[in-house]
Amino acid sequence: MAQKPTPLREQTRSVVRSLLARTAIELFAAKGYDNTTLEEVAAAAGVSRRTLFNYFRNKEDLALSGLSEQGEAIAARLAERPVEEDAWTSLRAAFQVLEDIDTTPERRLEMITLLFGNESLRAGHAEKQARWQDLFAPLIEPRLPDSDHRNLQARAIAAAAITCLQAANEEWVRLGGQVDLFDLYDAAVQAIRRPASPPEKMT
Amino acid sequence: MAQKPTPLREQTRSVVRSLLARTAIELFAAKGYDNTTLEEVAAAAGVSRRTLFNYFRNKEDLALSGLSEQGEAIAARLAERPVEEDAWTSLRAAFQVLEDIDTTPERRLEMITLLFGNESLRAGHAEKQARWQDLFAPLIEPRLPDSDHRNLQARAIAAAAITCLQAANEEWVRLGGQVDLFDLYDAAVQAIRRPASPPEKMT
DNA sequence: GCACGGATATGCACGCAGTGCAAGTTGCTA
DNA sequence: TAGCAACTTGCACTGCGTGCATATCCGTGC
Repeated sequence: MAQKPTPLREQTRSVVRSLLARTAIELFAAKGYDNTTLEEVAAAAGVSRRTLFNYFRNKEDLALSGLSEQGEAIAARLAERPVEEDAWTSLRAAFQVLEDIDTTPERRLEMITLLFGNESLRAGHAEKQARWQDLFAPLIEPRLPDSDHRNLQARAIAAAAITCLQAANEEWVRLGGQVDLFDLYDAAVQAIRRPASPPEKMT
Repeated sequence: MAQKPTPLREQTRSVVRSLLARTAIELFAAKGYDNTTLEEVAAAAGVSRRTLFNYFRNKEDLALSGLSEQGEAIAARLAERPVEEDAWTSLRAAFQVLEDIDTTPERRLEMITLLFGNESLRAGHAEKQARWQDLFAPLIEPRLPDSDHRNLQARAIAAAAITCLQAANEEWVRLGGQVDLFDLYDAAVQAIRRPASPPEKMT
């Protein structure tokens, strides 16, 4: 059909893709990221090493592919919020899509543990989340009052919110996942938005 | 000799180190990060490839070593600020150490261009700057009023400030370096700290 | 049913990053 | 002058990532 060039192939592809990612993550979690070769991942998934590169750009992507999808999901939710709504409110609401997406808490914990255990993974993670602001900023900008550098402002707000999410996440892990993530998120947001402690301004 | 284990050797080492970094960065800027092999860098600096690894952990470090030093310099300045001072004020003041450190604006621009041109460098950059919060947070925490999650709050503030610096930096590059960086920084901070906006405000 | 085009899987060879090891080399110290 | 300790370098090896060539599979048009 003209409308659906190859719906079946595409479907297969995405199934295989997530299968590969899952096998990889399990192996990484079990043996450690650095101690796991792509050869092993390929073998465990029943494909050739070369084929992995047909689905993922590199080893890192194999571990972090989920992040891009999360970003898109959040952006989609953000786009649904009314424009009159305050940016921070919209962002918080959008972030909550994570609770729908993320599988079990244990899998989430496994993923984060994996992430924090390796420097280049942490870096890739930081970058991918930082790039979320490219998705969010255009959706936030219309919510801001006219002024100079409105674009910069939108990006700053997006970035700051993401940063709060990250901080909350780190703390959440540190506490072993026993607390509600969004309680921590709220605490973080409040901390940065609370007016300066009483005294004066500077020059 | 007890007091100064080997002051001369140490001195030499740091000189060589910065020489290597400089040669590398120039080559990276000229030919592109990915198109430059460590072999070439080593040759240009007159050492062996193996020796590079005596000074830097990996190729990325060769390009980003400056960032760690910046972080430490900022932290040092931050530690000097009075504890009664508002955290945001202290942070802004500490950031200004960058103006003393950073060499010429053109070199700064070269560096940033290099940075934005390569994904893994961007990632490394993001991670290294994100880790600044580990340095800053302990210095910020004493400035906060007692409450729950004070540690989280300190990290959130540090991270948010860093984020504003990054956003300002990106905008600064986008504008070709024609504006004062800290004007942009202030705009970013103001944007995230401004109380939620009722949709329409006065001008 | 059959041949074709496009997408996919796989193998092979190669370049390059990064590491361990072992053998020189240099400069400081006793 | 002997010797130690840090530094340099070469060599070999693992593993990631890529280009290329081949084989296979699927859907389409004849």
